[in-house]
Amino acid sequence: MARGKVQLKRIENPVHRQVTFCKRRMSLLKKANELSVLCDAEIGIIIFSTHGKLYELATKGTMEGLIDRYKTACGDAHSTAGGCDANQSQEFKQEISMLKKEIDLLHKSLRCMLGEGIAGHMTLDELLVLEKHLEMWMYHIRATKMQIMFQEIQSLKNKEGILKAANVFLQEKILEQNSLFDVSPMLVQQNGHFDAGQMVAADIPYPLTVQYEHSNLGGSDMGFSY
Amino acid sequence: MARGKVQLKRIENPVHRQVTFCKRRMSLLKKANELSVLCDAEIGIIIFSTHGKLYELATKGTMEGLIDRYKTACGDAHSTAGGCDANQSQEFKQEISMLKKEIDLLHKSLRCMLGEGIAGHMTLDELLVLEKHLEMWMYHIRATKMQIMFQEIQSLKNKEGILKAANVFLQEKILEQNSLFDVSPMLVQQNGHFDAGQMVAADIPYPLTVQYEHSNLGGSDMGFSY
DNA sequence: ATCTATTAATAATC
DNA sequence: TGATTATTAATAGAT
Repeated sequence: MARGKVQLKRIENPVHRQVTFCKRRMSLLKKANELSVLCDAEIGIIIFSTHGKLYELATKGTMEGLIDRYKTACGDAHSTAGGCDANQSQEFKQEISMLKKEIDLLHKSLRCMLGEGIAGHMTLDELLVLEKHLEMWMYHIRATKMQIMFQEIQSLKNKEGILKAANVFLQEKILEQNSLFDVSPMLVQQNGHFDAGQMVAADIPYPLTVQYEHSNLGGSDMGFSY
Repeated sequence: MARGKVQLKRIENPVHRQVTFCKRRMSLLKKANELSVLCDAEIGIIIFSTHGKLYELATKGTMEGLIDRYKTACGDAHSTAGGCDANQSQEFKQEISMLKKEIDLLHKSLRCMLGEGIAGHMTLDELLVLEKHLEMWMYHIRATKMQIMFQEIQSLKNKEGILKAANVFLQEKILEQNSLFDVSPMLVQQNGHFDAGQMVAADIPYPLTVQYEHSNLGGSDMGFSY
């Protein structure tokens, strides 16, 4: 880097080597720290000198923690702070066993779903668990369904109120016109509702078209099979 | 370093941060390698990016070995006293992680199978269809469960019949022997059942051990929650 | 350690 | 991504 390019090979002169080691080591740690800060990275550096002296750096926490994280991330064996006691070991095995059973159940469930005879090769235990799962799932689905329907009902009630008010207003308007111009009140239909088809433009305080509120309704025919 | 001094603080612009991370990371590893070669040092670097991606470098051997050496140098006691060592512990954790991932995947698959998406983002129509599917599935499961249980009941009844017949036969045999040899009939217990423990070999037309028929029973405690 | 002539790294830019 | 370039940072060798 300076006063001549340096060859990438071991420096044989022990003094030079020691000096360079000291300088470059500090630079390396500095660089690592910069990288960690600038780029929000967690960095750990372990350096053993020729003579076995240890230098280390760990940004964001301890070297212990970093090594643990490394172990986890690389999925490699060997743990840091020792293993676990017999109790934990047993718990681990139990959990693994449970998880495997669940996976087996799910595999079977999927196979069932995919057409292979339903429940054909499942044990009674598995069937019971699966049934429980389905019940919970069904519960959630029904709850969601009910929520959507209540929303829809509320929305429809609102619309109904608006339309009724509009009708009342329009009927009054027509009666008023009839009395003013002595026109027979034939626009009002027998069912008592206003027929907009024959309406002339007027200053109506209610919107004739009701905006549909956003809902989860997917064009359903609202089969209330709950 | 170039085009302006850089502030030693986290780069907020994600693009800049990523670019800088990439460049500086490579430089750092290069520097570490140079230091290792020039000064004959053993160096290990572990880098976790913001997003958790792992980058590593280990000169002179593996990261494993380096970490071991580090542990030793640190004077960290390897606590392997428990039921499993660190190695096993890590493997357990890894396996559990894998299994959980698989379960998650299977759950997602199942959800897709039964109607695309979680109930939260489904329309009422979709929910109704899904509910129907679940009901049918549940029906099949319950039917299968019942079938299995009826089989089991039938099997138990058969065994009961066989055992009762055997008992009757054996009692007769004993009475017969008693009358022949004038032995008091003490072998027949008060509850009226035969005690095989005191039986001598004889030509019995019924098997004393009943072969369990093949069934779908999975060691269940037969909780009849139908 | 400190200094300085050089080389290496790299931020900004395309 | 991958180059280019103007700057700054690192550093080998000398003191």
